[in-house]
Amino acid sequence: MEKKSNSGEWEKMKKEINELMTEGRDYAQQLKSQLGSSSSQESREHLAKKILESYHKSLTIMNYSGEPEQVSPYSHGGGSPKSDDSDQEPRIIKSSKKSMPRWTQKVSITSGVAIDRTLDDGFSWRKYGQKDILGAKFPRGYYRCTYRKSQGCEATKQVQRSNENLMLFEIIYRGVHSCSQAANVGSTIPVQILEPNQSQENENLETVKESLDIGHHNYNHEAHVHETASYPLPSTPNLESNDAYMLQMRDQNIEYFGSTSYSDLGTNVNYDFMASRDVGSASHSTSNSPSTVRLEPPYQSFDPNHPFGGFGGFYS
DNA sequence: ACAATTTGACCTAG
DNA sequence: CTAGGTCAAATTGT
Repeated sequence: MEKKSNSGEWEKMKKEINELMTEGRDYAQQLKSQLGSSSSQESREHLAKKILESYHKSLTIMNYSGEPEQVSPYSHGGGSPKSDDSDQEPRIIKSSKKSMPRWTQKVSITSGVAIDRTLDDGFSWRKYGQKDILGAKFPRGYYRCTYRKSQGCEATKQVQRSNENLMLFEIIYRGVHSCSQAANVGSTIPVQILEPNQSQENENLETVKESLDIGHHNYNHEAHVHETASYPLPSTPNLESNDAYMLQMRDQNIEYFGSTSYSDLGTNVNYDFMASRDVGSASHSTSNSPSTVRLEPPYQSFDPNHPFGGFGGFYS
């Protein structure tokens, strides 16, 4: 009777480790898919770092037992609230919605580059809901994989636009793609940072977030956030008017950011910390201008893409 | 006509 | 009770 009172914690640890390993695997997949492509070395380095991080954390958890601060990573079930999370069987990775990995992607849109190639990831999303978030000026869009019914892909994503920065979009991905499209891409994760389980109670979430945004991304000492997506919208003064409209289209495009080749996207890697239900203040994510504003050689041109009234080809 | 989207209602957790 | 998340019927676009 020395140490056996932590059965619950052990369960948590198992879960955490499982998630971490899954994330690491995803990262590895990304890295693998990028090896063949002409991706920036920084990106690969970043991925490698993330992989190592996942492993490191997993090992740390395994070697350390005594963190009572671990809260369930999925505070708010959301998805299916009916089934309780009874972790009974140590089965191998069950398709539990709660165990779904989550990662946040921040996308900054800037004029200069076109996301033509980037937006063609091959992932199809279907909007299934929209909700007004407290404190958030703009509604949050809920999307699911189009193949959810066909192939049972449970991947979902949420798109939330910043209150102030219309060019800042926070896309939260949940779950992994199990559809053929995912297989095509090879990596379910776009290009962002997966979120371990340490997203517990971050008192200063916002602070941490912003800090990470500007000065905490010291992963690549040489990477100057070259990834900046640009959109043909900054030219419009009255974004707020059409923002709602554009937002939708935007998210559609943004979702495709990263995946195959994210040579030119404005994705700001940020550690995502579940905002829990604390929207009251979290909504104030003033992602001031991150140093991501980078004008890359204009591959195509943001002209052809007219989101105002007629998206390039989508709207006739 | 089909499929995706829209919008409101409903549900559950905190 | 409130807020977030999902469902489902209605609508719209192609």
